[in-house]
Amino acid sequence: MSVQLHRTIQTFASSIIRKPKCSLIDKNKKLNELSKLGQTDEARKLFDKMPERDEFTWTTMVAAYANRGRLVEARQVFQEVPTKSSITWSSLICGYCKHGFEIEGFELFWQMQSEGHMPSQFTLGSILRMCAIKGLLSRGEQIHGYAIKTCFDMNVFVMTGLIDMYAKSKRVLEAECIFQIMSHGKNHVTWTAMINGYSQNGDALRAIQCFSSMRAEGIEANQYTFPGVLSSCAALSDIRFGMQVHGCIVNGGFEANVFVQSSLIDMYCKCEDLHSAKKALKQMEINHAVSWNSMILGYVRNGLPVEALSLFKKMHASDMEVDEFTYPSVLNSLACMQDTKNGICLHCLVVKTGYESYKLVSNALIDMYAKQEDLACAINVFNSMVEKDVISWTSLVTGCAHNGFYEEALKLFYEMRMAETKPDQIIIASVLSSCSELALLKLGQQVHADFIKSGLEASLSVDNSLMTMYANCGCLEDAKKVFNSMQMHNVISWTALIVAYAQNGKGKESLRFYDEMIASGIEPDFITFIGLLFACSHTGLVDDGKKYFASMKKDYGIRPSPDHYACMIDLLGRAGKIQEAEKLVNEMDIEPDATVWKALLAACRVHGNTDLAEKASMALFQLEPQDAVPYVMLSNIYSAAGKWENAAKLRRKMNLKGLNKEPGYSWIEMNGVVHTFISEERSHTKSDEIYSKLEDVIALIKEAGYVADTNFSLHDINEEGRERSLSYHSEKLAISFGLLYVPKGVPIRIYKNLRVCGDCHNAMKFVSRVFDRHIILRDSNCFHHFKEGICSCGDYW
DNA sequence: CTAGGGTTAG
Repeated sequence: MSVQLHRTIQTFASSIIRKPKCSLIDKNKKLNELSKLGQTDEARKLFDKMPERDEFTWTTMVAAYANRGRLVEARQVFQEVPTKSSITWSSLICGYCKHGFEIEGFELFWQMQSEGHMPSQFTLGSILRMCAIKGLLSRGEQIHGYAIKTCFDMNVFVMTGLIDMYAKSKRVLEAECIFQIMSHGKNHVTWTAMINGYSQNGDALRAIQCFSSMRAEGIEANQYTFPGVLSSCAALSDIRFGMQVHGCIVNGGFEANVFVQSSLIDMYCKCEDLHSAKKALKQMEINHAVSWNSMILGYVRNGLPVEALSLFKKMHASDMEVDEFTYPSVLNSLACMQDTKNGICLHCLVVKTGYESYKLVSNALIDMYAKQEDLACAINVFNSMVEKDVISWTSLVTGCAHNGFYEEALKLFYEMRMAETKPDQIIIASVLSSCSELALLKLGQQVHADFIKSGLEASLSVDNSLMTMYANCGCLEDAKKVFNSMQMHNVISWTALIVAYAQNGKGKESLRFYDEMIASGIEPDFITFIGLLFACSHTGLVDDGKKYFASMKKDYGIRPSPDHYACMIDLLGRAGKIQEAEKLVNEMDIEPDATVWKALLAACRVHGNTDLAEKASMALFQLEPQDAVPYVMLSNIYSAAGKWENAAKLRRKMNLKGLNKEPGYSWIEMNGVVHTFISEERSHTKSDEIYSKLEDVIALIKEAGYVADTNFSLHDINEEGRERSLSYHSEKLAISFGLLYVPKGVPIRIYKNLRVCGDCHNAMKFVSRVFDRHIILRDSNCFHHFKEGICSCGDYW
């Protein structure tokens, strides 16, 4: 038979055998196409017109409705299906699962079995996917059990679904277990599920290792694999691996995928390579909001708010789609720039475009206004929110604290707890630092307890703030306990410990901790050195101080700031090396600021150097003309030197300028009530009792050898009057109250807003011995632990 | 009827 003839017969044969069937196949094909395109109503029209329908026709129509979420219609068609198969059931179930209808999905799953149809890998796959997305762990476990019973536990589809379900439910170990059981037969989707499982559960290193193994086994990655790998590179700041992945992406031809592109941009931004990120953004053919969002956020995070704003302007001008992720980054950049004008403009735009109702956006608005110190606006946005979350509260709480309204911050936290919003680590850390600022030990302990009860995981920032809170309340032991309980310490933890010991009069321990810190491989930062210099200064370790001061620049490249200089001047001043302190000020390679001059002035006070004091004061009068402190200090130095006339003249000048000294006051917290005392004041309800107790106290300590030091009296009056005013200092009123009302054996905790006066300091030492009490006095500079006539500060403060 | 994905505020 010739070839020609053979072909003719074949064509003829197929024309008679297949022709009628072909039209059904073609129509089914068309129906499926319309369904995939989402043209469900067109599909229905075609379906209705079809004179002949087979199983595929019916199933496609059910799926067309089910996939678009039109489940009522899907079920109607389903019920009309003449002969249902496992596939028909799966199509319907898949629709319910895709749209999150958990109850209906499971009902149909059991129903199909009772009607004699075996679920397939597709049925289980759909249900597992729903469990994964909705985090239905126990439902997923049920399916896992079912899969084992029905021998589906060797099926790649089902196993992959299980891995994804466990990983999305934060059960990485279970996911890993299934992954390892599947020694062979893992496909690229299985690998991708595992990689993303690691990456989404914060195990970036394993994600990357898994990706490497995948490639080693010769499995090709695709557009679904790369984003997870790239975000892991970003989390580890591993730009070298990231660039290799970029190479794979180019090789595989996946560059054009928007998901891949945006994760590339994000990776480069997080690795601080803005140049490469920008290049990736430029190469995009279609501009996609997510990629632009990543780039804008990258600019903000890398401290380039101006670039972030200009990118947003471009985005806005080009009619690009802007979403709820765009605004927070831009608002954040305006917060960084303190750009209040554009802040308001952007707020207007948010309102105009209807994005105010997005929590993400409103929270960013609160944060921006708070950072721009416009608490009223922040509160306005907060109050306008229908549904607040913990971040809304945190933004406001931190905003208050940032503006120095610590009490308001604490009240807000209380309100939040009353509203039964669960706290998280960040708000706890923020609230603890407000407790710390106000030295509210009881409240701080309650927040600590609240945190433990919450069952939240420990976090570095919470532990670090707990340490600071306890240290700031004079509870050194508790601060150390927290430190010891921590699994990891960063430079902030160590610095907190160093500062805690330094301000509580244990500077030598601070220096020991510094050595331990270095030994553990953690590098100090500029705050660590402030702690160290503070420790040296309060312990009188001049040589060590000089050594650290030199080391910070030499060994760690940290340029001393005015604060470091101030510590050094303080250190030299206390040690009586006034000339050296003056020399250091003159040698500074930066302009000395007010803190530096104040340190010098304080040094002059201790050593009665009026000439240098005048010089320092002059500088301060220039730098901070509205500050009363230098006037008071200089006047005190004059008084101490017996130069009453100069002192009086200065006081008059101060009054003429309308400057008022911050009044000194002391307080004691008892049973949640703060008892405040002001020198010579009698507003306390137990005032009579307190003053009469004070008479007894003075008499008793005098017997033990206390002599009033009238140098600390500021009044230009006779000796007896000066002594009298001295005995009514706020610290002394507070200690009398403490002796009356704080039970024996419990430390008396006194707080003072200014530095403790020298005479009061001396008196406290006697009180601690005569009355056998532990007195903890926190002044504006450090803690004084008085015990058995000795103070922990070693009389340096 | 076919599993898997990026940006996420303090």
